[in-house]
Amino acid sequence: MSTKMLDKGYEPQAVERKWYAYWEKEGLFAAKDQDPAPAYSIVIPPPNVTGVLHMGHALNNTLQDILCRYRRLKGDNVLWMPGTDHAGIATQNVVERQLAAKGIDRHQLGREQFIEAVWKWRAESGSAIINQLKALGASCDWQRERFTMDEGLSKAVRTVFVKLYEEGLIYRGLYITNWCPRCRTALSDLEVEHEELDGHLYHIQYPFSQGQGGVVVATTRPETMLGDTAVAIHPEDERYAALPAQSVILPLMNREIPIIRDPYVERAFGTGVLKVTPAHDPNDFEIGKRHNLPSIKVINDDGTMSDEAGGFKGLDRFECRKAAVKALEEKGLLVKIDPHKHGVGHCYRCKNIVEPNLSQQWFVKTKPLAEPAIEAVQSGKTRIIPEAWAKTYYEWMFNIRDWCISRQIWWGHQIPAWTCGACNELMVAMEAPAKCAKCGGTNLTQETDVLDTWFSSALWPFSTMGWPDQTALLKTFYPTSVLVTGFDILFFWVARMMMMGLHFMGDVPFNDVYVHALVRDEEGKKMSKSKGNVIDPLNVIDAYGTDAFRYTLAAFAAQGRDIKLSEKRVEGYRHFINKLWNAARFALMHLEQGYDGTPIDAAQLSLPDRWILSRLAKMTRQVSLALEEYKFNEAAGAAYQFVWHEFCDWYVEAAKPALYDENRPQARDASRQVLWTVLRDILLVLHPFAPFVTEEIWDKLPGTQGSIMRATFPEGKAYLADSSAMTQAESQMDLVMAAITAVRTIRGEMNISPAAKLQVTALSANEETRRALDQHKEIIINLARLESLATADAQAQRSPTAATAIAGDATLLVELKGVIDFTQELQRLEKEMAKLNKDLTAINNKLNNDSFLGKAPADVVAEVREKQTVLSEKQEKLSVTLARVRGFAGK
RNA sequence: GGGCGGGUAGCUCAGUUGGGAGAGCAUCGGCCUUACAAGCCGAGGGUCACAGGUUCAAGCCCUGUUCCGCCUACCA
Repeated sequence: MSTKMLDKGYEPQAVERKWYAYWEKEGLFAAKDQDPAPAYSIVIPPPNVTGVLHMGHALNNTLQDILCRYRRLKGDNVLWMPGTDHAGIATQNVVERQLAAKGIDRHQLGREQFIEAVWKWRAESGSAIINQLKALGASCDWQRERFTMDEGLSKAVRTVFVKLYEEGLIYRGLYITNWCPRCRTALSDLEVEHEELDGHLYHIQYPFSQGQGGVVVATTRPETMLGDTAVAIHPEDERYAALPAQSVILPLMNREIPIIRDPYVERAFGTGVLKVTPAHDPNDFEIGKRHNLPSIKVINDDGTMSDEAGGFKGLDRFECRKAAVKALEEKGLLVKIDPHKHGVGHCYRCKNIVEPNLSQQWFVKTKPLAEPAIEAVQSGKTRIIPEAWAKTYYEWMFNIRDWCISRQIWWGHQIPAWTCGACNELMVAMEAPAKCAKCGGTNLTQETDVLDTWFSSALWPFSTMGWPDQTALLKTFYPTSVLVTGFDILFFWVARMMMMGLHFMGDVPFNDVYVHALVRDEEGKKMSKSKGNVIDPLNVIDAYGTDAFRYTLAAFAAQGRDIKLSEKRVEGYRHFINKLWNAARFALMHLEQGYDGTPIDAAQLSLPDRWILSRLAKMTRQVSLALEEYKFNEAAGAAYQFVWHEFCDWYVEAAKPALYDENRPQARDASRQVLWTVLRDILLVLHPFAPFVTEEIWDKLPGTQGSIMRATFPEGKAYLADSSAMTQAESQMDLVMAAITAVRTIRGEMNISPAAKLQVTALSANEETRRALDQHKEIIINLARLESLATADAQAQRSPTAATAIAGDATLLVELKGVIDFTQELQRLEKEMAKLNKDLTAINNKLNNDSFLGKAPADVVAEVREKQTVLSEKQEKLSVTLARVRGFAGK
């Protein structure tokens, strides 16, 4: 592969398009149905087919992509199963709105044509989000893309429904459910969002049917009184022990309704008298059942008042509230109105206020399914990470309630149940029965309701792999390795997948569940369209490049904390990507003449060579370890630190002389080898985070073949002979770097021009230190910009005009003849001495403490003693210097 | 009402067998040093929310207080 110079700055757009197309064309995302390599699988949380990519998706899919790309580099057979969700209510709403714009109501079209319209819409714009995932770099196996309404998945849905019905785990009945009058469908408990609102508590007088007076009830929803069929009082409420009548006259309706006694009533609330509306309140419904009360439905499914609402018929429910209050006031029956805060349920799709409503619905009996799902997490068969979320999972699972799965909409899986027109027999089956199983009648009508979208999503981990057929894919990839998801759908989706997976596959759907944070705006608020604080990931990608964006997300994806995102942060990581680019640009300048990746010749390695190889091995291990624990921020941080602050800031600078030196070809070649090796490993380590720029550089790097996606993640093995060589390289380089930094600090603090070449003498009693400094003096001279570096015994004569710094166990004398300002130098040294004294005092206090010496573990004590030795030596050196400088400064 | 999470530098946040308070950004000072000014070199900045406790030793463990966020719930 030929080498080309890189452009001066990294330009992401063209690079990203080019490589994504290449990867897809080469089939680099494809999983193998069967393979000897270890299997690794993730099913994507299917985005709504109506959706557009938001920050939540971006984070979620970036993390999955990091894992998948990492596992591929590790040699696994990786399946990342993509697809979308038909999002029943949301999609129906979208298409309904489109029709409404043309003045068409879906009922005019009829069910079949409406569904056709939805499919048409899906074909035209439903795949937008898939392309956006591609822009993010997602390496899904697109050939296997699934949709919850596909034939195969629909078959899985029917199979599950029929089986659960036959097992008695699905039932139908008349119940109070959460009803959205706008969407005109029932919702499950989870689909209701509670919001605390300022409402009113209306106190209304219900006159006794006989005698004087009446009881006062308190309600937040006066319009429901039209459907009252009783008032209830606690059986032991002494205030109402003796009443003149056993019934009251319901105001506005003039209906006689009984006074009943039920312990559900809270005596302390309101007046202690509860109006009972079995058709419009879940608790009242239960009370009604206990007391055989009739249910009168006064609110229609569209939110208007029904025929049963007397004079209020046809009014909207909220207009009715006002009208009823007014009517009560006129009759003198409105006692008072108190302000009252209470939680009000809203539809999670359209945000309208939900109305508890009586209707015929289908339910899943969840308790028997939940038990194994709880056990699987308790036993560790499925790990929830971070662990704190397991609590939330248990909390919900222990208190789980039956799941209302029927929806009164058209777009979705129509419930496979048929009713006989002749004998009313209910039949549940995979396909429409030809005739009634009971009476043989042929006039069968299918249930018009469809299933909750989450019912089909609950099957996602196995339905996407071909279930109910026993496919090779299932065999290879189920259970999946990990599910990556946000906690907002822990109940909606994760818990239900657990239940269904265990029930139908006999095994958990995933070994790990990694629960990541929510992305918020920079003030920590949830991003929402209504607040106008959304940052569009596609705009960010346009402005900063995909790699920078992904790196930002990974770097901030700390477990258990939300991500506050601002473009400023992304900008920072764009700088990092650009830094990498320029480092590669530098490296390629030195490697361009057909460098072939000759193995490293250990004998020729310089100190920086050995040091960076040692650091590289450690960093690589650190990244692997962090990724395997889903600590994305640690992985991203370790790589960032290494690339920028070790490789670029120190290694490249230290290696320059050798790289440019024509006269020492062996040393030059050794550094080239190291440069090549480190850069190659950096690209591999960074590839999961920043796939595009790494592929682009990889392509230009001599000695690589094919896509970086086919390469192997570095093992983190040492390139050096043994660990003692690594330790030695690191400690020597630490000394060298400390010396350089010390001189630079003096330069900065004494305002010495960077151009001025300085003479430095290093004093040390330690022969090894002197030898190390001598041996590597060129690095120090070069990076600290010295004229010369001499070493001497600690007793040597000291220049009176030198500034002093401590590096390791050496004292550096920086000659500042004619430049030095002793007052300034004195201030600098005193400041350092103060710092030192503070540290040393703390340590001495410890060592003077008998209980510390007696009770602390030996290694901790030894460590502190060691530190004391180092610090007091330093203090000694500094005080010698200080005394001299005081003399010169005349103080 | 119940539960969970958080409060660490100006900002955003890391920080687990309890033993040296850290990063990025921002700020200040100095640099066009032949990969990079989207850069380089250096510096300043902290009562780890508050109060107690356990411990030789607490940002970390325990108790209480307070503030913020989220989830959840059938007091109408």
